[in-house]
Amino acid sequence: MEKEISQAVIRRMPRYYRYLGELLDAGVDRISSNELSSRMRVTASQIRQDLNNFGGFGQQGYGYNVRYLYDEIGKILGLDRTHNMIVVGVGNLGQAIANYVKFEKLGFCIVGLFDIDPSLRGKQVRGLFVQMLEELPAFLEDHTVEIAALTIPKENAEATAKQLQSLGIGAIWNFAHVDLDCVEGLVVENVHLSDSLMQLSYNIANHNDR
Amino acid sequence: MEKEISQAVIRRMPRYYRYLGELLDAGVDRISSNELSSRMRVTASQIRQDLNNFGGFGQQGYGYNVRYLYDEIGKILGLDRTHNMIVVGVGNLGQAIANYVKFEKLGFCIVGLFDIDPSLRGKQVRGLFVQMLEELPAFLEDHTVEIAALTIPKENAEATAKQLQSLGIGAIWNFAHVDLDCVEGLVVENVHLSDSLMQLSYNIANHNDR
DNA sequence: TAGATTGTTAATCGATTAACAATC
DNA sequence: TAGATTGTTAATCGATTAACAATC
Repeated sequence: MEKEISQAVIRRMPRYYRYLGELLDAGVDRISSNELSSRMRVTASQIRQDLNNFGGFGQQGYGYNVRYLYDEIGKILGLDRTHNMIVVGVGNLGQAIANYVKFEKLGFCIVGLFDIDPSLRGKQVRGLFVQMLEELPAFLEDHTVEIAALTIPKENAEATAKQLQSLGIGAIWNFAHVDLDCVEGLVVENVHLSDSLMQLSYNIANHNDR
Repeated sequence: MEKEISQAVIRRMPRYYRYLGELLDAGVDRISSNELSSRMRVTASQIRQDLNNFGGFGQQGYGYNVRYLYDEIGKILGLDRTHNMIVVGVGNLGQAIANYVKFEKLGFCIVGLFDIDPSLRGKQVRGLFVQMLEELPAFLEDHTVEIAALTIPKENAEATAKQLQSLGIGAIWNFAHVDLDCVEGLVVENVHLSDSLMQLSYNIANHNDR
């Protein structure tokens, strides 16, 4: 790929995708960067800049075809194919993720649930039985898994991440309250809920929205 | 307040807080920006710049006292006091949040659970009974609530947010898959899980970690 | 005091916005 | 063709990094 695209841009792509999806549902079939900009409260310049990192999806004098742009952004984000995912750590949060239908619609397919707590063995969540983490290697012999949602306490997170990586799972959706950046070569996306809550708390005290 | 502090800085504060907490647990009682920088993989310059937005917490020739800095950042983030929170939408995610002990430790105290689904009425989660959203006004007569965690489908999110605001709840921790920026004066922190997953998906395909 | 390390100013880098020529 | 709106270059703004004087 020619030029590395910044995470600032990538972070905005799902938002474009969402707004375009809504336009699609509303039956709108074309939109200018200007109108999209006023709906999304970003500048039209930014929209055009962002999109042009990936290609010219619009047409002068016309704007953007909503369906086409929606699909193209979907492709950019890898939503044109299925991603198998397992949940490691079947506590409350792990179960919530396993039950979240939305992800499935986007192509993120939960194919297994794993934990180390023997008392969870055989528990069923949304049609899947909880398996022991030690069964994962066998499981991977006849399942392809791309992503592991890591919903375990921080104490075991790093060791578990390394273990998952050694089994060939290269991407971690990390809910544990630690950074996993010490694990080389792993693609990690952090969701630090308590960080988010603290940021909210700061903004309450200082009355700043973004 | 003299100068508005950017959200880029605010977003990093919880991370500092976390690393300092770990140092504290490890019995370290002082640290230089330089050593912290190599642990956290950010520049020492950035650490000093970030902290100096809020005041001079260090001492030349010595560095930072871990305990002191930890406490000060805690104050900045509003962790020196309790924040009452309700959960609106007691599905899987709402229940997971209600059960998450960590938040309590940080001073975010869940005092009520609300939903509009009558079949959930009386259901008990972590010692709290689910109440109907229409009971909220009465509930607020003898409870102070600062934050609402909004874990409901996107269709009702905006209307519900407005309703909460009219009842005096000024801060929303928003898990619904819409932006609530149309609601003026509300402090909103978004946790868009599917956005996060899409970003992960992009980074898998393009093998970039951050 | 000498050494270490901060707080802070200045320099650089990157991201956002503005402007406009290209073109549908 | 004239009008609209993109793609893209240039200008601005803000955030990060480097440097160093202040000072413990």
